[in-house]
Amino acid sequence: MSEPTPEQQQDLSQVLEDRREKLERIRAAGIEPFPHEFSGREDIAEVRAAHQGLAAGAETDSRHRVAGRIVARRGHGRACFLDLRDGSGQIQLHAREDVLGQEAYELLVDLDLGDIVGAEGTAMATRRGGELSLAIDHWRLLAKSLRPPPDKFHGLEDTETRFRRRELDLIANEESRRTFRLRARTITEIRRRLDEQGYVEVETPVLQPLYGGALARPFTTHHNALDRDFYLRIATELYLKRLVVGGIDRVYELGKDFRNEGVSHKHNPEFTMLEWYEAYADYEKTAHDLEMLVADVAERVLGTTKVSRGETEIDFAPPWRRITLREAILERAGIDIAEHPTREALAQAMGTEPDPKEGWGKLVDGLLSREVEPGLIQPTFILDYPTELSPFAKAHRSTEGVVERWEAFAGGVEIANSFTELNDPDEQRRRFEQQAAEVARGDEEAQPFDEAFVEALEQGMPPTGGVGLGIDRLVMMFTGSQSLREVLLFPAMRS
RNA sequence: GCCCCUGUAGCUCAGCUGGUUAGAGCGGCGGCCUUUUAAGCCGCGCGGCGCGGGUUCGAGUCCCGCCGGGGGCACCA
Repeated sequence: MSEPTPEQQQDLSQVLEDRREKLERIRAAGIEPFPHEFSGREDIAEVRAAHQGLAAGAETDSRHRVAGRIVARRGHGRACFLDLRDGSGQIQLHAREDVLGQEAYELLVDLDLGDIVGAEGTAMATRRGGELSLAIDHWRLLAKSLRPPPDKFHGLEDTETRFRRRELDLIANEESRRTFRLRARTITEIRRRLDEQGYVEVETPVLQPLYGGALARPFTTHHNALDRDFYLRIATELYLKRLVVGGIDRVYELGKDFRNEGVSHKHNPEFTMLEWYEAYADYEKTAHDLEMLVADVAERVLGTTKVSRGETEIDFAPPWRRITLREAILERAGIDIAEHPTREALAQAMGTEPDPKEGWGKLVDGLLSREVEPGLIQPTFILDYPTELSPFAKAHRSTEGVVERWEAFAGGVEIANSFTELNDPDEQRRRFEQQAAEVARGDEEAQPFDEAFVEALEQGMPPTGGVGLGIDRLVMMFTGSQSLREVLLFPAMRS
């Protein structure tokens, strides 16, 4: 959307003029349109719960005090109905001139959709529809709305407005309100579960002198007083493992990571990641823990482990399918990567020219993301990745050339990543050197050498299993959303 | 960065192969209506079609450029 011209500003103000005029009328009547508080109110959901099943036509003398936004109005001359909504729910108000008095009634009728009011009255159920309502005898303006709300029936559908002005989306669309409540409950349940299992929640630096823990390009920023560049973290991994070295045997962090890469239906430059580490565990234990965690949280939040997303239904009930990366690629692409152990051989098998920037591991990664990943609808663990793609994972205990690592997929999207953590400091040092070779090849996502991390490993880290779980993507699955933007309140947009 | 689609009143949309002062519903404004619920009835467009050029007697309607949005490619969790 381009900047409005002065003419458009003029037109816009015409639309808003009525509301401004009403504001002035209200002030002229000696009423403060933006008072400071409205105490003693109940959540609308509580009022509804208190009168569930009230018979049509019934009137009670049960008094309630509520507040919220007026979302609809139906006038009947000397009486009217208002739909009032707060954060917990919606209720109908019934207002009568003979009860409120002419002055208060006319001010009420003069309100606009979107205005925020407080009201008090008795519970009743309407004759015809039996709808629970409050027959109000007092009301008060709590905040004047100076801009018109979205269409009360069609809601707000324009994606640009929905994402840029999420408050309007939340006002207009129950679906969005549900999505973000579900997101919050998902995070709450995850945290509760980890806390109950004795995990310690920590906060490690977002601003890092050196980035690491994932293969991704970072955002760079500058600290003025120190006159040096910092990176926004791309992962919490290395700091969390240092805490395992420090003796926090079960540790987790839930927070934002930042990756300086493209935006898509499954990528946002900042996203919420959960990482947890458990000392003395390996990647088989973490796989079991993840499927139990996701299934348990789904059960608590959704009441089921089954979610429908588009045409498909995804069932998170454990155990999830487990297949090695080699078998998965063989199954989907008909190429046995073990038989093509060099980048030249593999590129030939794939029928492509090897990009000089891509090593063997990158080619394997390409096969995985293009040929395998889109087909992984039901929850699946892909096991045992090439070493060069996994600089922080321990070599497989029995298979040559791969590490003990899995990625979990659902709905054709990667939702989690885990390994038996590499705790041999000398091997870690060699892996960093291998990454340096990738950098020399032109790979901008390879790991920089982190001396402090290697020194921590030299201190001695127990055998450890670690997991990274993409919260946004998990919520995307739980809500059946096709795009990450549906589960991010304010997704990244251009400009 | 590339390709395709798209941008009309506050909101949701319609505008046929270019042709009289651009339409509908919701919302708004005025009037009627004391249990309605997408309340109803009567009256009033409150926008000049994302922006800038161009073609044409004449352009939301065609062409070019720019901006925003969506999808795909590439990249990635």
